[in-house]
Amino acid sequence: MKLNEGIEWGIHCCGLLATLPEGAALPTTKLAEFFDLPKDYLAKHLQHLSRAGLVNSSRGPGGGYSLARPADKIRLLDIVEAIDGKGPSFRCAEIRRRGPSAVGSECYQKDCCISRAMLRADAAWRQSLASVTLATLCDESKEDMPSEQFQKAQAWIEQEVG
Amino acid sequence: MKLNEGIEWGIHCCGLLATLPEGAALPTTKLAEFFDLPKDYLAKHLQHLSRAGLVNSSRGPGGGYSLARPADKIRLLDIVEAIDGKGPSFRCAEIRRRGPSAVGSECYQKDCCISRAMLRADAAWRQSLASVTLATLCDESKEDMPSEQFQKAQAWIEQEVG
DNA sequence: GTAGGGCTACTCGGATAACGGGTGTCCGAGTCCTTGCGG
DNA sequence: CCGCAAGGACTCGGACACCCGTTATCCGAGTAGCCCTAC
Repeated sequence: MKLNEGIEWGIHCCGLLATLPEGAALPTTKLAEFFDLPKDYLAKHLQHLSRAGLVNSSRGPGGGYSLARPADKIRLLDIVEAIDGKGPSFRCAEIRRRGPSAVGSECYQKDCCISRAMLRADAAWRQSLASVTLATLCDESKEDMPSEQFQKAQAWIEQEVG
Repeated sequence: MKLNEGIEWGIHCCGLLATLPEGAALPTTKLAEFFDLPKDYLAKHLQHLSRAGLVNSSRGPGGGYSLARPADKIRLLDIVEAIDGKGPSFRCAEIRRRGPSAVGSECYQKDCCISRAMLRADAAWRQSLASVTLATLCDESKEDMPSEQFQKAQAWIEQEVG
């Protein structure tokens, strides 16, 4: 049960894209530079976000990534699922159907209760992630962030986009 | 975000141990046989349960594993954490402190808001798992299980333990 | 001077290697029971 | 007949290989803007 680190990268990148002026885009190179991340590997994750429809991509000079919809319409869950996949964390192998006490599979009406419990937990996790939007995150971030960093970031964006 | 399959094995094994008569134990060999699992690899997970103090182990002939405390005092979370480790699923790499907009680390008072959101989700997951006890699980299991299987399982236990 | 075409630079996207942790297996450590021997 | 000790069988526990998925990297596909040329 370990989330891959690309998730953190993806969320941060979305957060940065959310602060961009309307119509502007940021290429992988710049995003990687801003967070000091390996460009090529970051590209892979951005690709996932693009395929999931969370960001738009445009090629060629001046191209890059931009949010596909307003930040308050993007849930944290969307980003996590885009990068990590939508499959549930627990996959029941139905081992109760094996071994000496097993009976014909037509006898098993319901999912095994263990599976159900694990899936409930999984749902709670997703529910929690779904309740947070990218917009919320950005607002919180502004409050938490040292003001000096906020200014530096703003200046950087200004320079890159403007 | 994928749980290793040993978790399912561990839970099922605990469930089986819970149905044993007081004082009885079941060795790895028998547990593996009951669920048709690779004995040696299962042993590894049982070892984790043992180290976590969820089950008692006794060596020698007639030895094996038994629950260390009543089934209603064992939470699903305990089993999951014993096998999967206690570390949170999300580990913040603090990438906000890197790149051109970073400022001195003494400026960062609070955890980054992304980390907090992920950790909240993680807590919700654990909360859900903590609300289920092994005893609850066993009761549910009895209801769900085909009656024929229940009888077969009882007979098997009778034979092995008795 | 202007319009059109080609070219270059820049960007994304998928295909391809390298590493690490989960997966699977083995052998040694420890314990209990059995059995044989001596009193 | 009873008690003790040695041996064997059984079990757990940790140490050792293997393999798939995450991590990391590369190169081709596509696009926009620019420049050069021709009219």
